[in-house]
Amino acid sequence: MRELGSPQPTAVELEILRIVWDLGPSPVRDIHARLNEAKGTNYSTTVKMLSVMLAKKLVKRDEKASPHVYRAAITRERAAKTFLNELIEKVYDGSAMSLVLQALSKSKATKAEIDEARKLLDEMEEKG
Amino acid sequence: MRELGSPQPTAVELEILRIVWDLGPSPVRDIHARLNEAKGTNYSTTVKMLSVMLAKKLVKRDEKASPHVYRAAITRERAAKTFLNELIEKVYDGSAMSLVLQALSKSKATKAEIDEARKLLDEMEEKG
DNA sequence: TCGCGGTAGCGAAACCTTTCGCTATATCTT
DNA sequence: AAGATATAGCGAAAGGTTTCGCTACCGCGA
Repeated sequence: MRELGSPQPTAVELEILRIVWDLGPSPVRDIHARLNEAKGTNYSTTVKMLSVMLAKKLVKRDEKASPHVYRAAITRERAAKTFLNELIEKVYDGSAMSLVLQALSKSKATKAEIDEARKLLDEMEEKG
Repeated sequence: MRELGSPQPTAVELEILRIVWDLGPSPVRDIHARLNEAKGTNYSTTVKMLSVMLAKKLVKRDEKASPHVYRAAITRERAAKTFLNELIEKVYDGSAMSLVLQALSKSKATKAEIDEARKLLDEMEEKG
Protein backbone atom coordinates (compact mmCIF):
# COMPACT_ATOMS: atom_id res chain seq x y z
CA MET A 1 0.00 0.00 0.00
CA ARG A 2 1.13 3.53 -0.81
CA GLU A 3 1.89 5.34 2.36
CA LEU A 4 4.23 8.26 2.16
CA GLY A 5 4.56 11.07 -0.32
CA SER A 6 1.54 12.05 -2.38
CA PRO A 7 1.23 10.14 -5.63
CA GLN A 8 -0.14 11.78 -8.76
CA PRO A 9 -3.78 12.63 -8.31
CA THR A 10 -6.10 10.72 -10.61
CA ALA A 11 -8.81 12.39 -12.67
CA VAL A 12 -11.52 12.64 -10.04
CA GLU A 13 -9.01 13.39 -7.35
CA LEU A 14 -7.78 16.32 -9.35
CA GLU A 15 -11.32 17.51 -9.82
CA ILE A 16 -11.78 17.43 -6.07
CA LEU A 17 -8.49 19.14 -5.41
CA ARG A 18 -9.54 21.90 -7.70
CA ILE A 19 -12.72 22.38 -5.72
CA VAL A 20 -10.85 22.46 -2.45
CA TRP A 21 -8.30 24.89 -3.83
CA ASP A 22 -11.18 27.10 -4.91
CA LEU A 23 -13.28 26.87 -1.78
CA GLY A 24 -10.58 26.63 0.80
CA PRO A 25 -11.04 24.34 3.80
CA SER A 26 -14.56 22.93 3.62
CA PRO A 27 -16.87 20.25 4.94
CA VAL A 28 -17.80 17.36 2.70
CA ARG A 29 -21.18 18.79 1.99
CA ASP A 30 -19.79 21.85 0.26
CA ILE A 31 -17.28 19.87 -1.72
CA HIS A 32 -19.97 17.46 -2.72
CA ALA A 33 -22.28 20.24 -3.84
CA ARG A 34 -19.70 21.29 -6.43
CA LEU A 35 -18.71 17.81 -7.49
CA ASN A 36 -22.28 16.73 -7.85
CA GLU A 37 -23.01 19.77 -9.94
CA ALA A 38 -20.22 18.79 -12.30
CA LYS A 39 -20.72 15.06 -12.37
CA GLY A 40 -23.97 14.11 -10.69
CA THR A 41 -22.36 11.58 -8.39
CA ASN A 42 -23.57 10.40 -5.03
CA TYR A 43 -22.67 11.90 -1.68
CA SER A 44 -21.10 8.59 -0.63
CA THR A 45 -18.78 8.83 -3.56
CA THR A 46 -17.49 12.17 -2.43
CA VAL A 47 -16.93 10.91 1.10
CA LYS A 48 -15.13 7.85 -0.19
CA MET A 49 -12.93 9.76 -2.56
CA LEU A 50 -11.96 12.10 0.22
CA SER A 51 -11.05 9.18 2.41
CA VAL A 52 -8.96 7.70 -0.38
CA MET A 53 -7.30 11.06 -0.86
CA LEU A 54 -6.71 11.29 2.84
CA ALA A 55 -4.91 7.94 2.76
CA LYS A 56 -2.84 9.18 -0.17
CA LYS A 57 -2.16 12.38 1.72
CA LEU A 58 -3.59 14.56 -0.97
CA VAL A 59 -5.87 16.20 1.57
CA LYS A 60 -5.88 16.66 5.33
CA ARG A 61 -8.82 16.98 7.62
CA ASP A 62 -9.67 18.48 10.90
CA GLU A 63 -11.67 15.91 12.81
CA LYS A 64 -12.26 18.15 15.76
CA ALA A 65 -14.58 20.35 13.79
CA SER A 66 -17.94 18.74 13.79
CA PRO A 67 -18.64 18.39 10.18
CA HIS A 68 -15.02 17.43 9.45
CA VAL A 69 -13.17 20.05 7.52
CA TYR A 70 -11.01 19.05 4.57
CA ARG A 71 -8.21 21.03 3.04
CA ALA A 72 -5.70 20.37 0.30
CA ALA A 73 -2.44 18.86 1.50
CA ILE A 74 -0.58 20.02 -1.58
CA THR A 75 -0.68 23.47 -3.06
CA ARG A 76 -1.94 24.17 -6.51
CA GLU A 77 1.57 25.33 -7.34
CA ARG A 78 3.14 22.07 -6.28
CA ALA A 79 0.62 19.99 -8.18
CA ALA A 80 1.15 22.17 -11.20
CA LYS A 81 4.89 21.79 -10.94
CA THR A 82 4.60 18.04 -10.81
CA PHE A 83 2.33 17.89 -13.82
CA LEU A 84 4.50 20.27 -15.67
CA ASN A 85 7.61 18.23 -15.02
CA GLU A 86 5.85 15.14 -16.18
CA LEU A 87 4.60 16.87 -19.28
CA ILE A 88 8.04 18.19 -20.10
CA GLU A 89 9.65 14.87 -19.39
CA LYS A 90 7.16 12.58 -21.09
CA VAL A 91 6.04 14.57 -24.06
CA TYR A 92 8.54 17.28 -24.73
CA ASP A 93 11.37 14.97 -23.95
CA GLY A 94 12.97 17.20 -21.41
CA SER A 95 12.92 20.45 -23.33
CA ALA A 96 11.02 22.91 -21.20
CA MET A 97 11.63 25.63 -23.71
CA SER A 98 9.68 24.04 -26.47
CA LEU A 99 6.76 23.81 -24.13
CA VAL A 100 7.14 27.44 -23.20
CA LEU A 101 7.09 28.45 -26.83
CA GLN A 102 3.96 26.49 -27.47
CA ALA A 103 2.22 27.84 -24.40
CA LEU A 104 3.25 31.39 -25.25
CA SER A 105 1.79 31.08 -28.67
CA LYS A 106 -1.67 30.68 -27.25
CA SER A 107 -1.41 32.78 -24.16
CA LYS A 108 -3.10 36.03 -23.32
CA ALA A 109 -1.09 38.01 -20.84
CA THR A 110 -0.97 41.36 -19.14
CA LYS A 111 1.84 43.84 -19.68
CA ALA A 112 3.18 43.02 -16.24
CA GLU A 113 3.34 39.33 -16.97
CA ILE A 114 5.05 39.91 -20.28
CA ASP A 115 7.66 42.06 -18.60
CA GLU A 116 8.15 39.45 -15.96
CA ALA A 117 8.77 36.87 -18.64
CA ARG A 118 11.27 39.18 -20.34
CA LYS A 119 13.11 39.57 -17.11
CA LEU A 120 13.37 35.83 -16.75
CA LEU A 121 14.67 35.51 -20.28
CA ASP A 122 17.33 38.12 -19.56
CA GLU A 123 18.42 36.29 -16.46
CA MET A 124 18.62 33.05 -18.34
CA GLU A 125 20.78 34.61 -20.99
CA GLU A 126 23.23 36.01 -18.48
CA LYS A 127 23.73 32.71 -16.80
CA GLY A 128 24.00 30.92 -20.14
CA MET B 1 -17.32 1.75 -26.62
CA ARG B 2 -15.12 4.66 -27.67
CA GLU B 3 -14.88 4.77 -31.39
CA LEU B 4 -14.03 8.09 -32.95
CA GLY B 5 -11.53 10.75 -31.96
CA SER B 6 -8.49 9.76 -29.94
CA PRO B 7 -9.08 9.85 -26.19
CA GLN B 8 -6.34 10.91 -23.80
CA PRO B 9 -3.56 8.36 -23.84
CA THR B 10 -3.10 6.55 -20.54
CA ALA B 11 0.27 6.15 -18.85
CA VAL B 12 1.53 3.13 -20.76
CA GLU B 13 0.00 4.36 -23.96
CA LEU B 14 1.93 7.57 -23.61
CA GLU B 15 5.10 5.63 -22.98
CA ILE B 16 4.52 3.74 -26.19
CA LEU B 17 3.66 6.87 -28.13
CA ARG B 18 6.91 8.36 -27.02
CA ILE B 19 8.79 5.38 -28.34
CA VAL B 20 7.02 5.55 -31.66
CA TRP B 21 7.61 9.27 -31.92
CA ASP B 22 11.28 8.61 -31.30
CA LEU B 23 11.73 5.65 -33.58
CA GLY B 24 9.33 6.58 -36.32
CA PRO B 25 7.22 3.86 -37.96
CA SER B 26 8.35 0.54 -36.53
CA PRO B 27 7.45 -3.11 -36.17
CA VAL B 28 6.30 -4.38 -32.80
CA ARG B 29 9.62 -5.95 -32.05
CA ASP B 30 11.46 -2.65 -32.06
CA ILE B 31 8.82 -0.95 -29.99
CA HIS B 32 8.86 -3.84 -27.59
CA ALA B 33 12.62 -3.76 -27.26
CA ARG B 34 12.41 -0.23 -25.89
CA LEU B 35 9.36 -0.79 -23.73
CA ASN B 36 10.81 -3.92 -22.27
CA GLU B 37 14.01 -2.12 -21.50
CA ALA B 38 12.06 0.46 -19.55
CA LYS B 39 9.53 -1.76 -17.86
CA GLY B 40 10.44 -5.41 -18.32
CA THR B 41 7.03 -6.34 -19.65
CA ASN B 42 6.16 -9.21 -21.93
CA TYR B 43 6.05 -9.12 -25.71
CA SER B 44 2.35 -10.01 -25.60
CA THR B 45 1.72 -6.93 -23.54
CA THR B 46 3.23 -4.71 -26.17
CA VAL B 47 1.19 -6.34 -28.91
CA LYS B 48 -1.95 -5.98 -26.85
CA MET B 49 -1.36 -2.39 -25.96
CA LEU B 50 -0.75 -1.58 -29.58
CA SER B 51 -3.99 -3.23 -30.54
CA VAL B 52 -5.83 -1.26 -27.87
CA MET B 53 -4.18 1.89 -29.13
CA LEU B 54 -5.15 0.99 -32.65
CA ALA B 55 -8.78 0.72 -31.56
CA LYS B 56 -8.49 4.09 -29.87
CA LYS B 57 -6.87 5.48 -32.99
CA LEU B 58 -3.75 6.55 -31.17
CA VAL B 59 -1.66 4.61 -33.68
CA LYS B 60 -2.09 3.36 -37.19
CA ARG B 61 -0.55 0.34 -38.80
CA ASP B 62 0.44 -0.89 -42.18
CA GLU B 63 -0.69 -4.48 -42.40
CA LYS B 64 0.72 -5.01 -45.82
CA ALA B 65 4.26 -4.86 -44.52
CA SER B 66 5.15 -8.23 -43.21
CA PRO B 67 6.02 -7.52 -39.71
CA HIS B 68 3.23 -4.94 -39.40
CA VAL B 69 4.47 -1.41 -39.10
CA TYR B 70 3.02 0.92 -36.49
CA ARG B 71 3.15 4.67 -36.49
CA ALA B 72 1.68 7.35 -34.26
CA ALA B 73 -1.71 8.63 -35.35
CA ILE B 74 -1.28 11.86 -33.44
CA THR B 75 1.74 14.08 -33.50
CA ARG B 76 3.78 14.85 -30.46
CA GLU B 77 2.71 18.45 -30.91
CA ARG B 78 -0.95 17.63 -30.84
CA ALA B 79 -0.62 15.40 -27.81
CA ALA B 80 1.39 18.08 -26.09
CA LYS B 81 -1.19 20.69 -26.93
CA THR B 82 -3.94 18.55 -25.48
CA PHE B 83 -2.05 17.93 -22.27
CA LEU B 84 -1.10 21.53 -22.01
CA ASN B 85 -4.67 22.67 -22.41
CA GLU B 86 -5.77 20.27 -19.78
CA LEU B 87 -3.02 21.38 -17.45
CA ILE B 88 -3.84 25.02 -17.95
CA GLU B 89 -7.54 24.42 -17.60
CA LYS B 90 -7.48 22.03 -14.66
CA VAL B 91 -4.64 23.28 -12.57
CA TYR B 92 -3.76 26.79 -13.60
CA ASP B 93 -7.40 27.63 -13.96
CA GLY B 94 -7.08 29.01 -17.43
CA SER B 95 -4.05 31.21 -17.02
CA ALA B 96 -1.48 30.03 -19.53
CA MET B 97 0.91 32.76 -18.55
CA SER B 98 1.42 31.57 -15.01
CA LEU B 99 2.37 28.22 -16.41
CA VAL B 100 4.82 29.82 -18.79
CA LEU B 101 6.47 31.72 -15.97
CA GLN B 102 6.85 28.61 -13.94
CA ALA B 103 8.24 26.61 -16.83
CA LEU B 104 10.64 29.39 -17.72
CA SER B 105 11.99 29.50 -14.23
CA LYS B 106 13.37 26.02 -14.57
CA SER B 107 14.20 25.93 -18.21
CA LYS B 108 17.58 25.74 -19.87
CA ALA B 109 17.50 27.26 -23.32
CA THR B 110 19.73 28.20 -26.18
CA LYS B 111 20.24 31.78 -27.31
CA ALA B 112 18.09 31.11 -30.34
CA GLU B 113 15.22 29.83 -28.27
CA ILE B 114 15.42 32.76 -25.93
CA ASP B 115 15.28 35.15 -28.85
CA GLU B 116 12.35 33.29 -30.26
CA ALA B 117 10.54 33.65 -26.98
CA ARG B 118 11.32 37.36 -26.91
CA LYS B 119 9.87 37.73 -30.35
CA LEU B 120 6.68 36.04 -29.24
CA LEU B 121 6.46 38.33 -26.24
CA ASP B 122 6.86 41.37 -28.49
CA GLU B 123 4.12 40.16 -30.77
CA MET B 124 1.84 39.58 -27.85
CA GLU B 125 2.42 43.06 -26.59
CA GLU B 126 1.62 44.64 -29.94
CA LYS B 127 -1.66 42.84 -30.19
CA GLY B 128 -2.52 43.68 -26.58
C1' DT C 1 -35.41 9.00 25.78
C1' DC C 2 -36.88 8.24 21.04
C1' DG C 3 -36.72 9.35 16.50
C1' DC C 4 -34.76 11.98 12.76
C1' DG C 5 -31.74 14.41 9.59
C1' DG C 6 -27.15 14.99 8.69
C1' DT C 7 -22.46 12.72 8.75
C1' DA C 8 -18.92 9.01 8.45
C1' DG C 9 -17.16 4.44 7.13
C1' DC C 10 -16.76 0.19 4.75
C1' DG C 11 -17.07 -3.49 1.48
C1' DA C 12 -18.00 -4.68 -2.75
C1' DA C 13 -19.78 -3.85 -7.54
C1' DA C 14 -18.68 -1.73 -11.86
C1' DC C 15 -15.46 -0.12 -14.76
C1' DC C 16 -11.00 0.75 -16.92
C1' DT C 17 -6.06 -0.31 -17.68
C1' DT C 18 -2.31 -3.39 -17.90
C1' DT C 19 -0.47 -7.83 -18.05
C1' DC C 20 0.11 -12.33 -19.79
C1' DG C 21 -0.86 -17.37 -21.22
C1' DC C 22 -2.33 -19.91 -24.84
C1' DT C 23 -3.37 -20.60 -29.60
C1' DA C 24 -2.96 -19.77 -34.38
C1' DT C 25 -0.59 -18.37 -38.27
C1' DA C 26 3.16 -16.93 -41.03
C1' DT C 27 8.08 -17.22 -42.21
C1' DC C 28 12.50 -19.23 -42.30
C1' DT C 29 16.00 -23.18 -42.40
C1' DT C 30 17.57 -27.31 -43.45
C1' DA D 1 7.86 -30.57 -46.05
C1' DA D 2 8.97 -30.69 -41.07
C1' DG D 3 10.47 -28.36 -37.42
C1' DA D 4 11.92 -24.24 -35.42
C1' DT D 5 11.27 -19.38 -34.86
C1' DA D 6 8.91 -15.06 -35.18
C1' DT D 7 4.40 -12.66 -35.39
C1' DA D 8 -0.48 -11.82 -34.33
C1' DG D 9 -4.74 -12.25 -31.71
C1' DC D 10 -7.73 -13.15 -27.93
C1' DG D 11 -9.71 -13.89 -23.53
C1' DA D 12 -9.23 -13.43 -19.13
C1' DA D 13 -6.53 -12.47 -14.76
C1' DA D 14 -4.58 -8.85 -12.04
C1' DG D 15 -4.59 -4.38 -10.48
C1' DG D 16 -6.23 0.27 -10.00
C1' DT D 17 -10.10 3.81 -9.82
C1' DT D 18 -14.74 5.25 -9.16
C1' DT D 19 -19.24 4.42 -7.71
C1' DC D 20 -22.65 3.32 -4.46
C1' DG D 21 -25.63 0.65 -0.90
C1' DC D 22 -25.94 -0.35 3.58
C1' DT D 23 -24.83 0.31 8.32
C1' DA D 24 -23.53 2.96 12.20
C1' DC D 25 -23.08 7.09 14.59
C1' DC D 26 -23.92 11.76 16.38
C1' DG D 27 -26.46 15.81 17.97
C1' DC D 28 -30.79 17.81 18.50
C1' DG D 29 -35.71 18.76 19.08
C1' DA D 30 -40.14 16.64 20.51
